[in-house]
Amino acid sequence: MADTTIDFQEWTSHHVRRFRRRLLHWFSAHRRDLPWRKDRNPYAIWISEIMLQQTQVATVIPYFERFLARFPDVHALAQATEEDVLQVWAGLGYYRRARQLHTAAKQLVAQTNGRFPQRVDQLQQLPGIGRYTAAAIASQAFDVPAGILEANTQRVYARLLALEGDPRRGLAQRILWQFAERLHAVGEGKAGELNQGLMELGSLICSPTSPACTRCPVADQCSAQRNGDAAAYGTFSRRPRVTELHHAALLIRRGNRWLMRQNDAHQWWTGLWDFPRIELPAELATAAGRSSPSVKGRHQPLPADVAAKLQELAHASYTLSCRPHHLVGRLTHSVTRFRIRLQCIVAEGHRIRLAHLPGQWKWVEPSAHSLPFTSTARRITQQILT
DNA sequence: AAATCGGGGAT
DNA sequence: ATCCCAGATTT
Repeated sequence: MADTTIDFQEWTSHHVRRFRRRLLHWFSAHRRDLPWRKDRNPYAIWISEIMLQQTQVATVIPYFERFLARFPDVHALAQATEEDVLQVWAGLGYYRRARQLHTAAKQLVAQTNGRFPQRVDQLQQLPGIGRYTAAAIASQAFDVPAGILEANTQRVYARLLALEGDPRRGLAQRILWQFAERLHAVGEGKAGELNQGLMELGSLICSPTSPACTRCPVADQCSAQRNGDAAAYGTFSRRPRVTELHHAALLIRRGNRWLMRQNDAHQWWTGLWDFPRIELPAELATAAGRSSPSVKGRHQPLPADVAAKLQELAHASYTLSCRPHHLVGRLTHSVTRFRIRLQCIVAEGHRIRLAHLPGQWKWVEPSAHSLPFTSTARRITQQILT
């Protein structure tokens, strides 16, 4: 590696040992009873780590339980269809994770009969596994002494070192990865416990805005704490501004089924099913909702000019012939830096032939979602179509 | 280095 | 309302 090595001054072997000893002791008393901590099954640890990418523990738990029940081992996952996998994943977000998980499972079965490699560099070859996830799996499943750096440990290390600035920026990342490895360099084993303890500390004690330094087992080894204000370190610089978008979902019924389409590879929610959506120009967005404020359960007729414009847009986007006529609800949701205001509009379909529409379309019963629905499609079926 | 990719918990 | 979350990958 071309990086210059940083000596971390006070972090001598002795200092690291003391830190590890106290952290491991604290962790043994405070570790949460999380479902992926029942044993050291690399498959379960792998699934949990992928689900936990940019996703909070509380959100992951029910998805993890359902996923393991449905796909108990790597062979079951490899044999599933991608749609099966997405169906269990639906609602969790970042759907590329699910597709890559499925691809990796098939690779593992084909290449090693489903056995997991133990080395970080080997794990990192698998799709969806980067440096953090490879180190997390190797350390937790096999006690490989590999440092980790993620949301919790970025903050914890930055505070231990009193590192100024955004811990995600380039130079800081190099320093923090080196520090992560330094904590494993004393050769005392328990790599998995150490890494989980570090994250648990970041989650339970060393929180973003109000770190509980009085309860911290390693406070006296923390430079930020000694400087008097731990919360001043390890924080992020401002995020990009939120951009507001306006979409319309067209709700088109035939009998007790509704027209839905599958998002393709160059769209949001790739592979998931949703009602056909149209992006609305700003002037139309305000016009569509101008009739009156939203009243729950009340259907509002669309102004004629708005209905005509929506009809045009539906045809331009999908060659879909329909006559939009009522606004039946509004939802707001977000995709990364966008906030989408979604108007749900019932339309009358006109001689719709699925085979003539671009991409994958189906008439779907909303109650029986065996298909992977987007979260908004689920909300629409539950709140608006009932 | 910056942009992309979701959805919800916590404050 | 806003910030943030056991990141990886592409541009």
